[in-house]
Amino acid sequence: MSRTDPETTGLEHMLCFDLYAANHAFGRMYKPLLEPLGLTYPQYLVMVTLWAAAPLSVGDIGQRLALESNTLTPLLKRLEAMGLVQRTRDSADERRVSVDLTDTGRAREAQAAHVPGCAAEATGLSLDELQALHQQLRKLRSGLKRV
Amino acid sequence: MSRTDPETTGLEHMLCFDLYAANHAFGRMYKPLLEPLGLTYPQYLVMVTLWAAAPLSVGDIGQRLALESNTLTPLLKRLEAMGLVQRTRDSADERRVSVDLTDTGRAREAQAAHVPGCAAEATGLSLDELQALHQQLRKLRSGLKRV
DNA sequence: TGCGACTAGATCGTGCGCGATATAATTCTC
DNA sequence: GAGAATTATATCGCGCACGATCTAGTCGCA
Repeated sequence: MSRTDPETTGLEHMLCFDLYAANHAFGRMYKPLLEPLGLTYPQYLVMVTLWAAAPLSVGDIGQRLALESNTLTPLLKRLEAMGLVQRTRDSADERRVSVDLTDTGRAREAQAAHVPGCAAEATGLSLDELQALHQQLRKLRSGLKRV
Repeated sequence: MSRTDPETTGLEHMLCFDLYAANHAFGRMYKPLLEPLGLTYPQYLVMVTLWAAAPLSVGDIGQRLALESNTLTPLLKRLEAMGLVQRTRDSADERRVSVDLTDTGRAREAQAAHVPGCAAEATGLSLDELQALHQQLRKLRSGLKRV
């Protein structure tokens, strides 16, 4: 397929602008919700991951969020300094670092319970629209994986 | 509308993960395309903006990309150091800085002509799907503006 | 004319993202 | 079972993002 016609390239520009801006707008929208919890947006995503399935290795978390150790290591150390998680070398495989929630970290989940609802509300989209967008983005991401 | 039911909050989690991951995946996909041009993804977005409507003030660019001077000033200085743009104080209003393309900067547009098509191709989505996603994201962003 | 409010950019500090590289533990292979 | 290849995490450097703050230029209004 030829993708060099003006229509496509224009649309592609729009799309990359939109995705870029939408992601940042999402982050900004979350900020006031997360501030009381003392978490940044990426830190929150890591905590959500851990609330769902702790303990996880650094690599496990990275795989779920498409992040690498060079991003996660400092972030996890900050979470550890806050007393929310604990990092311990896996005794079975000393290369691995197991990340688990502390009691304080687990307790944060209840304090964050209202966040997803508020965020969904703030998008101004209906359930159907959220679902559609979810599908589109999953498809986009799975397409991009090929590259 | 109550947005505290598990279904919505779960979906909202998925959405914020997807948007986060899709944006990064987009950036990673662009990287090899932009490397020959010597541009990062945000730098490319600024150049696209300028190719469309140079000269623009720092604020104009910021408005189009939802970025502020604290992000743009260093980025534009790097583009200037590369010889792609020129920053000059607006003589009519000395508070403003007018950013214009140099001949080198203008010439980069032709060298980047293949990028949008390649990117659209890499998404693996059809034209209709790209269009739908574009609409969804625009709606999301306009909804988020209320916050 | 002069003072206060406002605006456009710049600067600073912190926290991601990520390519490149380093280190240490494990596994593979002969 | 010793050395090579692989794997998991850490470190380093650079470039965004963005809140907070600063400076300088402009405007409003008596």
